[in-house]
Parts: sequence; structure tokens; C-alpha cells
Amino acid sequence: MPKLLETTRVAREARILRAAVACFARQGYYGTTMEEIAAEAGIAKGAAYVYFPSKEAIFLALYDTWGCTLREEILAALATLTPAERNSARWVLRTIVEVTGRHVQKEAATCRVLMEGRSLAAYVPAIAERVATEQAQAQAQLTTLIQGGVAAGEWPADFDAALHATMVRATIHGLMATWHMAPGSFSWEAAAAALARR
Amino acid sequence: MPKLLETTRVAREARILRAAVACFARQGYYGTTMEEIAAEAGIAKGAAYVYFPSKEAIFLALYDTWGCTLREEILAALATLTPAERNSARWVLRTIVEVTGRHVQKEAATCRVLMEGRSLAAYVPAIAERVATEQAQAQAQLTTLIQGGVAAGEWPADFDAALHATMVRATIHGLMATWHMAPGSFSWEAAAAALARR
Amino acid sequence: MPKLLETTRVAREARILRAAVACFARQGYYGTTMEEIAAEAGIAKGAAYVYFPSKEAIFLALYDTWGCTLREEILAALATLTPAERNSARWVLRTIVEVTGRHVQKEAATCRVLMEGRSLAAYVPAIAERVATEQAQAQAQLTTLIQGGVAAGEWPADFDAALHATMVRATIHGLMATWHMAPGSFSWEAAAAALARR
Amino acid sequence: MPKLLETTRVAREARILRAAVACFARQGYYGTTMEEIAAEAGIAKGAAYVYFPSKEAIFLALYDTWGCTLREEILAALATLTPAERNSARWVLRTIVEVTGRHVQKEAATCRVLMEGRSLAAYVPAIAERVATEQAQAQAQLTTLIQGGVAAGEWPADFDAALHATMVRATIHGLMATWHMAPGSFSWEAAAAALARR
DNA sequence: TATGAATGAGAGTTCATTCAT
DNA sequence: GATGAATGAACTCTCATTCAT
Repeated sequence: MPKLLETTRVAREARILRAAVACFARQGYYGTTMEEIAAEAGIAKGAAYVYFPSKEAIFLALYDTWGCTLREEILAALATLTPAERNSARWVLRTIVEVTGRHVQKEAATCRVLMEGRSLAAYVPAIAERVATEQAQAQAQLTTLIQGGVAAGEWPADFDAALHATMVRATIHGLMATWHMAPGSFSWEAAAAALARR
Repeated sequence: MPKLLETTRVAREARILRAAVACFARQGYYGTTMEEIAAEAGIAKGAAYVYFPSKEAIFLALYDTWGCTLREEILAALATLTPAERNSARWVLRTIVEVTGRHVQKEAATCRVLMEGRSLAAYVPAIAERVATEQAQAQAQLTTLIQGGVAAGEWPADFDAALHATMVRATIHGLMATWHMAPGSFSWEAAAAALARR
Repeated sequence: MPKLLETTRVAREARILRAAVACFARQGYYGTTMEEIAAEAGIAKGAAYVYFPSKEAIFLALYDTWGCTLREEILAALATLTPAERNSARWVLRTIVEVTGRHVQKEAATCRVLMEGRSLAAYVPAIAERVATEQAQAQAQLTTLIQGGVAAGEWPADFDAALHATMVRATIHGLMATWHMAPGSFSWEAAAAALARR
Repeated sequence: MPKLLETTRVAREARILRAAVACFARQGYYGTTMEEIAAEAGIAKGAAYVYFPSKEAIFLALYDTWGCTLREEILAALATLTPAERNSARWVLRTIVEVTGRHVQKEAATCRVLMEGRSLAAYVPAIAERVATEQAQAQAQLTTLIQGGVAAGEWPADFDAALHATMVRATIHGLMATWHMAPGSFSWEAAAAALARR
């Protein structure tokens, strides 16, 4: 009887979550069974239910984790910028896209799950909730960033910051989707540069 | 026993397809049963199998139909442009986005299904095939269009047409996703204009 | 592939219900699986769900059927009484108990299920509802019967008809329980006579 | 880690048993999980297995306890009777029913469990055994009591003591069932009096 | 062609019981 | 003794698909 090697609850949850990411990324939410997740985690089916009340809960937990991870990476990247760079909204924008691109490449599986979540949101209320919250946050932060850029003269005074934020988010989302369908079909750096240039 | 009113096979298929769109849009692919599609079409479960060998086949057929519809609308819209406008790649680009925006609003259900298809593609090979083909076509056409624009001096000579095409497609995709999550949250016209301005 | 031999929906439902009675009587509600019921009915698991949405629904349907059957038997028995007998509340009471006794012996399985229903009612709201309705009806009818007897001088004028009705029902219920635990341990005729003599 | 406060095994068992009564009464045998019993007792799931080998064993233990409690109450009540009363079988009968009625009201939870046990007995051999033993004892004691009454002229010489005992038990059982379905729907005192009058 | 009853593999979830700590 | 994580068989219910009529 293989027992979980981890000693803390958090670590055990993380192990199951890791297994879930692998399964969901490989087979999709509906193509994955709880048994497979458990097997991937090296535990019995029932053990997964000790940590998560349902398959949906696992997906949701994954979703939460993901947002945090990317946010942290972005913050870390911004922290390495020079003060001048950090004061440029365009530069920050570019960095955000670049980091996202790197994240997508490094965490391909997690991102696949994230992408599916966006789709699932249309039919699974609980997921819709998370996605909406996340999107609203991102929209607000991006809008603020761009407004700052407008104020600093990086864009013309009549620039529609909110629309631009929406479009930036849309583009990033679309690029992620494209990347997942055809990894390597474009350069994230070039895309980041292009996006920041607009 | 009320039989199908249509007399041609094609018309009967169309009726089933229409029912499928409604169901898939409402409940998603996995949330929809063959029984529901049949009920929506006003026929018996078994009858659907006379026209389509499987649920997946219905989805695929839907997918094909969709591409055609939007393409036709775009062509029709381009036909109304003045020769001068039609010669401007930027103007054509803008028109494409605008038409897409209008299409998304008019055919919300169909577009929901299309969006889900993009997601399903990651796990259902048959869908992946369609999506890949469609995307490749769109990419090629857009690239050609932009290259024409570059040649005509609408963009600088060193402009990366392929990357730009990718980004335009990504943005459109992202905007559709955004629209589905939050219809009315932005203006397609403004987005089209912004996209063509770059 | 064994198909149901019956041609009407009602007949098919009856077949499943008959199988369910056998299983429930043998193993109890919780000890019976849908698969067993289906097997007993000679069909596949899924087929049972074509006719009944759940195990509980099967139990409920059984319950309804049962009440009707006994009621019919009692009415039939009362119809064979002479006018004089029929006018005697005591005689009618005795007949009711006798018929119940015969029914219990003839339909032992059904009655076992009925008895379990009484118990299940404490924890399954839907069952509680049926049982309560049935009991209220029986109580009302018995009370009316006894009141008639009181009016006719069969019992003293200060006789508490409602209490007596309650006690008669209680006794019948208790006798049924006793019979199921130890069939043959007493004579239903003698019990009927004793009950009517009070 | 809060340990059980009791120091003797018996006291610890009693605590678990008390918790079990509460759970079984509330949710029924099949609706109760070992985890719930343990939680109600304030211990961990595994600890319950130190004292009882299985859920069934807990139920059985409960059953034994119950019989004792009621028996004690009855004996205590009989001890308060005057010699004359104690010599009257009818009076004793009436007392037994009254005490049972009071017990049912005071120990509603325990009695619910007892009632369910009667039902469970049909499908769980171990429970059937207890119930049969208990019933046989009660039947024997009641028969003896009534026979005494017959000998003392309280009933006619040809009175069927065994049948009457069966009916008394049946009535008590039925009244308990009725009480549980509809507490307060009749008066135990009146019922006791009526039963003793027969 | 159309019907819809029937199939049966399979999914998510539960829970009595075990056992390493 | 006590804990509670882990097990895994079992259960109810679903549904794409088949096929006799």
C-alpha cells in the first residue's frame, strides 16, 4: 500500500493537484477520471476525496493556484526592471507579455488547463465565477497601467485605456490559445514587442 | 408520428444541426445528450443517427458550417467596399473584424460552439484537424493581405506580416472569448478600428 | 439480448415492480441494488431507469400499488357480506382484519416491503408523505366506521371512536410485524374476532 | 488531542452508544456513518473500532441496552403498586403500557432506533436474533401474566392467553410506531386503560 | 426512414474498515 | 489506546449507441 510521502496536508494536496494538471492537460477535464488522477498521484481513488470533495473542486483549486503562480512571476520580473523601465507603462506591458510567454512555455500543462477553464466557464458556474473575478482584476490592473502611460504621454491623451486593456488581454489570451495549438509558431518576444508598440 | 417536414437529406441534417447548436451553446458539448438534440429537433433519438454517425460527427459538421457562414459574410461585406477601400489592407482588416463582431452578436449561439470547439480541439483529434485547417487558412489569407499592405506602403517595409497576422487572429479570438464571457463589455467597431490602426 | 415480453408500458413497469418486490422483500431496500432488480426482471441495469427515475421511485410506486390492492380486496370482501353484516361495524371491522390477514399470507413479499416502508418513512421524506396520507385515510375511515357502530349501539355511547381506530390500526400493524417475524405464530381469524369483540 | 474522559471501558462504550442513538434516531441506520457517530461522541473514527468491531455491533449493543432500560422501568413501576394492584393482571398490563408510553416519550430517540431494529431484523440475521429472543421473552411473560389473570377470574376461563399476549404486544408495537410517526396523536394513558379493559 | 426500448461500460462518489504512526 | 489517512469495493445513475419493429 503506497502511502503519500508528504507529511503536511498542503503538500498532499499539491501532489494531487500536480497529478490532476497532468491528466487534465493530457485528456481534458471530461476525459479525465478521478481514478486516473488518483493513479497519477499514486494513491487510491478514495484518497483523493479526502483532500477534495469533487473533481470540480480539484479543477477550481488548480485554477486558483495558477493565477497566483503567474502573478508572482510577473511581479518578480517587474522587480528586476530598472526604475526607468518600471515607470514606462509600455515597458511593463511588454514585460508582462514576455513573462506570460515564458510561463506558457515552462508550464505548458498548467496553461492548457487554464485555457480549458476559460471554456468550461461558459457551462460551469463555479468556474465562471473564478474566471470572471480573475479577468476583472486583470482588466482593472491593465487599465490602470495604461492610464498611467497615457498620463505620462506614452499614448495620446484621447487613448481609450479600457479598450486597449481589453484588447491586450484578448491578444494574450489568443496567443496562448495559438501557442497551445501550435507551440513555437511565433515568437513571444516579438509579440510582446509588437503589443507594447501599439 | 410527426415526421421531418424537410424532404431533402441536406435539409434534415440542417434541422438537426440547428438543434445541436442550440443545445451545445446552452449546455456545452459534454453537457448535451443526443436525446436533447433530437428533442430540440423534434425527432426521436435514433433518427439523429440516420444522419450523423455520432455526437462528435454532429459537432464536426457544425464546425464546418460555421466557417462557411462567417467567410460568406466577410466576402459579402468586402463586396460592398469601394475599390479604393478594397485596395487598402488596413480597411479590409477593419472590415473583417467588424463583420466578425457583428456575426458574433447575431450568431451568439453558433459562436459559443465555435469557441468550445477550439478548446475541444486540444483533446479530440478530429476537431483538432478541422481547427488546424481553418486556422492555417485564415493565417495564410491574413498574411497575404498584410503582405499586400506592406507592399502598398501601409506598413513599414520591415513589418513582420506573419507575426501580425498571428496577432490579429489572436486578438479576434480573444475578443470573441471576452464577448462571450461579458457581452457588450466593449465596442467591436472601436476594436476593429484600433486593430487596423496598428 | 432479452427484451421485455410485455408490450405496454404499464405491463413493463409492472414486471420491474414485481422484480423489485422480490428483491426488497428478500434483502431489504438498502440491501438491494438496482442491478439486482434489473436482473430479477430479466433486463439490463439501464432499462430499469427507462421506467423509473430512481430506486426510491420504484419503492414509492410499489407503495402506491400495494395500498390499492389491499383496499380492493377489502371492498370485494365487504361486497360479499349480507346487508345485516354490512350494517354491523363490528362485523366489518372483523372482515377488514381477516382480509388483511389473508392478504398478508398471500402477498407476504409485498407486505414485507410495506412494513419496511413504514420504517423507512422515518428517514425518507417522500416515503413519509405516502405513509402519512395512507394512515390518515385509514384512520378517518376506521373512525367513521366505529362512530357508526357507536351510533348503532354496538359500543357504549361514550366510546372513544378515534382512540379505538388508532388502536385497531396499531394492532393490525403490530400483527403484521409479528407475522413477518414469525409467520403462523397466531391465527388471523382469532385475532380478527378478538379485535371485533372489544 | 482530547481523549475520552471516561476511565472505564464500559463508560467509554456508553458514550459511543449514546452518540450512536442520537445519530441513528436522526438519520437511520443506513443514513448514519461511523464517522458521524465518532464525531458525535467526540472521538476519531478509528477509536470507535477499539470498542466495537463494526457498525452492526454498535446497533446490536444499543438494542441490548434498550431492552434492559425499559424492563427496569417496568419493574420499578410495578414495585410501586399496592399488593392488590400487583395481583391484578389487568392492572399490571395497564401499568406496563403506561410505563412504555412514558418511556417512549422520554426516550424518543432510543425508541426510534428500537423501531428501526424491528425492521432491520428482517434482513440482518444478527438483529433478528436479538429481536426474536426479546419478543419470545415478552410473549412468555405476558402469557404467564394473562394466564394468571384468567386463573384469578379476570378473564373468562376459555380466554386464549397466548393470543391475547400476542395482540397486546402487537398493539404496543403499533402504538409505538404510530407515536413515532405522529407524536401526541393519542393518549398513552387512555390506550393503556383501553387495552387493559379488553 | 423513424422510433424508442434496451444495452452496458463507465463515471463520480461514499463509506465501513484497516493500519501505520 | 487513539488517530485519521488510505483503501477499494460497491453503489446509483448516465448516456452514446444499437437494433427490432
